[in-house]
Amino acid sequence: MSGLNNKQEEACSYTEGPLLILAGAGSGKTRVLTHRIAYLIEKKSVDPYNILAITFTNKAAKEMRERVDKIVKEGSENIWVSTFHSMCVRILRRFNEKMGGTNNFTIYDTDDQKAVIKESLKYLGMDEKNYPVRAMISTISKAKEEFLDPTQFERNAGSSYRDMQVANVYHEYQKRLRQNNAMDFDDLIFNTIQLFTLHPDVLKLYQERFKYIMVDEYQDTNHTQFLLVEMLAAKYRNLCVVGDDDQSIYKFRGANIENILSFEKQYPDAKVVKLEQNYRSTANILNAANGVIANNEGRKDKSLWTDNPDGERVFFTRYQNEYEEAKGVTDQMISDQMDGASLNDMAVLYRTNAQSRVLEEMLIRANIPYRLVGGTNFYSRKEIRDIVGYLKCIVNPGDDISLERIINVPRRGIGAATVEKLRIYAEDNGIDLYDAVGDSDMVPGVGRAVSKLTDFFDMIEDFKKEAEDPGVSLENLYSDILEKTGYLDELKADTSLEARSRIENLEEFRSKITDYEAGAEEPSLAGLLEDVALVADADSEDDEDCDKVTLMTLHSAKGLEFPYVYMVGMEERLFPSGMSLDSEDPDATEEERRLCYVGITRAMKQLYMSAAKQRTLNGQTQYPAVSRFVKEIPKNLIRYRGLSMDDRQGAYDDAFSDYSSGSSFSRDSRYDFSYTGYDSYGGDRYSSYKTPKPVKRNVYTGKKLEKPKIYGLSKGMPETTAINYTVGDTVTHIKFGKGKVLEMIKGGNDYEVTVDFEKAGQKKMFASLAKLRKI
DNA sequence: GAACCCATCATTTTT
DNA sequence: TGATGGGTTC
Repeated sequence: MSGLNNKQEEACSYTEGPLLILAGAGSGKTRVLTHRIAYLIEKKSVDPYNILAITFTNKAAKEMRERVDKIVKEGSENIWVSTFHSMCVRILRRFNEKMGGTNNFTIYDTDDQKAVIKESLKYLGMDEKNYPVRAMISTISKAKEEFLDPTQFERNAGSSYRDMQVANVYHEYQKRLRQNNAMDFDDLIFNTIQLFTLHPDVLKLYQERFKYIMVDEYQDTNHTQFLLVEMLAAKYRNLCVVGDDDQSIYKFRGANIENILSFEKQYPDAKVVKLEQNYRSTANILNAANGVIANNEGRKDKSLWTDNPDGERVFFTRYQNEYEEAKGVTDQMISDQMDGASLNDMAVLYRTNAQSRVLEEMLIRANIPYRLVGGTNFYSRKEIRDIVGYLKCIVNPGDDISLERIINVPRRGIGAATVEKLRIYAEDNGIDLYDAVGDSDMVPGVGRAVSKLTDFFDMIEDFKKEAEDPGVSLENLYSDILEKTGYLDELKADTSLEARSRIENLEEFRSKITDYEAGAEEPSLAGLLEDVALVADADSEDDEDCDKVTLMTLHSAKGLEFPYVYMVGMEERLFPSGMSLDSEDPDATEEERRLCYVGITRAMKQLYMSAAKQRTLNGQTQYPAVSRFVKEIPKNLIRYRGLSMDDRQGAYDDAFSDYSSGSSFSRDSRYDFSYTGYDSYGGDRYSSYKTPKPVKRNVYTGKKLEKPKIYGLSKGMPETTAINYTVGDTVTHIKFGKGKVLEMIKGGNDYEVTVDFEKAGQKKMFASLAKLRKI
């Protein structure tokens, strides 16, 4: 085989039976996987149809697909290259009816989940304060990852009151998902296992199909993914998993490192191939990484080596504060650029997203273009979610969550009170909310809103017809939605930058739709929504040809490589994170160390590390010690570079000393010293560091430009209800129920009314808005 | 209905 | 520090 080393070749040609490939960072893992597929097809005459390759991210799947297509001549399109989730969707779309569901189910993302959890808590009368939505989502997700359904979870809860309450939420949550004909991400995998369990014939079908299975990033699999793979591979046992236990950094989201550590126990006849030659980094960088990771216990025994030249040492600089640090990074970038490096070759890696702000400010000031990876997801922008809400309603009329999102967006006079009545009606009659909208003339108390509801219903019905009409493209449907709902008009009427950027985003979404229509085999609205749900990274490839520095978290950097890497914020309690240090789980810090290992091994040519002596973290000034990970790098591989040139304490010792070593900061002479030395920077520049100019940010790259503007106010002036009550009367309120009027104060042309409600307690409100009724 | 004020609370992220 | 959510005020 061309261009492969012995180990790589061994991994490619061992095709029958279980195989574990321990692939160190930069050891040519993807290369091996693609060559292995080619080997199966060309040398072993395996039908491409019988091959399944599973990855974690769409990006990885896409990359693998491209590389496989390039290397496999015929039939490569028949190979399943897929993420766990999209594989399961594909299976469920086909067989969900066997489970009593339908194939047009909706996939709920985290925001949808939040809405369902909120409803469930409300329904159960539970307080969000004691049971935070986020915690509920994560607990339920963990349960599903362990393949526990609500009943099993409840059983495990035992006598813990809290767990029993959570079990109730889990029950309610699932009930609502079912009613909405929706599944969350975990359900996709969970339900596929369930399908396979209850319908062995279906499992058999896929076992026969996937005679050769490969799983990438196996160290990131959770328990259900493990089960799924095990089931699929049970018949032919041609299972090849690839991973690196040292790069397991996703425990917090359920990854179970045991899956890879105990693969040999699970498959005693497994062959193990270790890829230990690194082709990516200089020897110094690689050995620095080895030095750090050696401090972890319970690893698979392996040692990465390289034939590459030693290269420069790792540079470490300790700056006075985060602004100095950012300045130092940009200065270094400019200097590297003058030496011929391109900005595309550089990446700044940090532990937390919050760290990007200072860096961005400094890059803007230095006029260095950058791309920010991560941050706000394209599909979580309000305008996109709104339109996607329409699309979801059109495909799946059972999706109450989406319907409620858009029923009054843009405002069309269908208020919360009306929706509440519809909801009650729907619940009483066991129908979907959407059906209740269609029946609105039958719903008690709706009154004037009926015509608005009918209009809305007719509009959605028209959209449905369009969606089913093969003559109407998805793009046409999209345009119609933007126009007929009035959504676009409302945005156009608003001249703010915010509105303009929203329109841009909607245009961006349009091009996603046309891309999808052009690229998909059988484009459909359901398929589009699937892409939206599962292909979260709306990666704008278009700017790949611009020369830009990359900014991202260490997590996002996994799988990537850059000639020049900057690891910033190498400080105790930032990296490793304070949370991991405080955790009772000893593996938490080890996971941070693995993250550091991942970071270091991203660098090909030169690695810069830095820390700040003083940093504002969560609004508090900290004086962090240098990260233990820096100290774990063998001394001969790291080079300390002094602070700013005017700092006379440029000793190695100073770079590592901790302010916290003294009982009081002020007793540490270096503390005062650093401030006098600091002033010598020259007032002008320095003050601009201290109070960075507010940076207007593009909504597309993340944060807000200005306060959102008010949309038209004229619609639906509040109908004034005559005030027919006075102090001492009993009144009812739409939300708070019955209460007694305690006080009425005239304010302007309105009354401020204080009411003591039976359930809700005392409230102050304005008579014109509260619409209190005397009883 | 929406601006405004205050309290609270802070990893990592893909699907 | 800053984003976010809930409650108050107009």
